Amino acid sequence: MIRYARFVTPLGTLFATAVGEAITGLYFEHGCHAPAIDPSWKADPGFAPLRECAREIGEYLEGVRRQFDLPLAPHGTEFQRRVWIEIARIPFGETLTYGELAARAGAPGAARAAGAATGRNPLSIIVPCHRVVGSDGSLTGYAGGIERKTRLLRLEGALPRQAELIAHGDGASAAVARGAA
Amino acid sequence: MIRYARFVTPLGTLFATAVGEAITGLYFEHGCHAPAIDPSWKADPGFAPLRECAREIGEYLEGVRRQFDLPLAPHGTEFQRRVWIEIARIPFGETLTYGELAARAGAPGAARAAGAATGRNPLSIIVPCHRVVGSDGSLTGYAGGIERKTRLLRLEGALPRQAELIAHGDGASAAVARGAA
DNA sequence: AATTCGATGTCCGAAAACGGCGAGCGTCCG
DNA sequence: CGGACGCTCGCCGTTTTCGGACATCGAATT
Repeated sequence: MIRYARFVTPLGTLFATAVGEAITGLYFEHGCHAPAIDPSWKADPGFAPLRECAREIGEYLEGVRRQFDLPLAPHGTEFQRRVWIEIARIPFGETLTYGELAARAGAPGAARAAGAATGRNPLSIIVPCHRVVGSDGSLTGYAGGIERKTRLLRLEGALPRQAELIAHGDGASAAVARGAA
Repeated sequence: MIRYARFVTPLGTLFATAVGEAITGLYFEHGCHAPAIDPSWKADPGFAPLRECAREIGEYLEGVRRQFDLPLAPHGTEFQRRVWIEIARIPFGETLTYGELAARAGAPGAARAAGAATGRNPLSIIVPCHRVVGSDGSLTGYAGGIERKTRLLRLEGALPRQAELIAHGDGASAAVARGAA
């Protein structure tokens, strides 16, 4: 049986799913690969793991928390899980390229596949896929929209100042990001 | 959680699976579409529904029982379930053609599809798919092997004498069966 | 009388398409 | 000359699509 809870944040509405005691998903509502909330799921905002999840996310967005302590059980292929594990190892405030991520996951050369796997990450924010960027520093994509990726990286102080200012400009952000690196 | 039990019969080894209180499968071991016994299943021969199932099958094979009284929960597509339900309605000792079966299941003309669905019947013997035969009376196929189909029909007195004798001959059985009908 | 053909639902394997990439060139401009 | 762009092409796991094969049968052709 799947339980879920929705909660509103400065970044938009999120919802988390749980199976047993573990969190299986955390999505931006209407996000790119986010599933629709299914009628067979049970809304249970009071369920301890879901409440704890909401609390930690809240603290993170307030800048008070830098890592999470939650029981997780994401569902995916073997390769995807390896990629997600490596993403989870990226420290707060740092970034990694898709190519390097692929190599760490044991598949050097599979940068593109790593990108696809990153996009399917079911645990937004908790598994910090926003810390993965292109080899030239560009923010290629994000399930919740590039703008949210920008804001999360800014929150972590991982964006050079100029990139912040121009991020939503005419596409010059990549160049600026590299220039400032 | 899936429980199962194996039991030996004059027809060979069978195994049954149960989810909750209901029987979900009854297979000839190593049969055609039979799943392999999975390590995650729990052997539980003492579990009441499984024991009851073994008992009724035993009685049936001894010729003492003509129908079953078990809680069933087979898993399949909508079409498959409709087909299985119609199969279950065929009385002891009678047979039905694939074409007529398809019509009864609400899909006239889908004789071939009905055959495929029959082959996927997870509840051997209980859902008496051995009572389904070709339009010319031939015993086309059976998950547990044609020979077992023959023996089940013989047990039910549904086979003409000659067919019995020649059933395993050179392929002339179909003609004989028709001739005797 | 023997053969061909079409209709039908499901499963399975193969093949193609599809991405949150990245490196290599060629071009174009200071 | 040197650097910034833009384009193309190879890379690779996953997803989707597609084509057969089946526990058939009746009608229409040879």
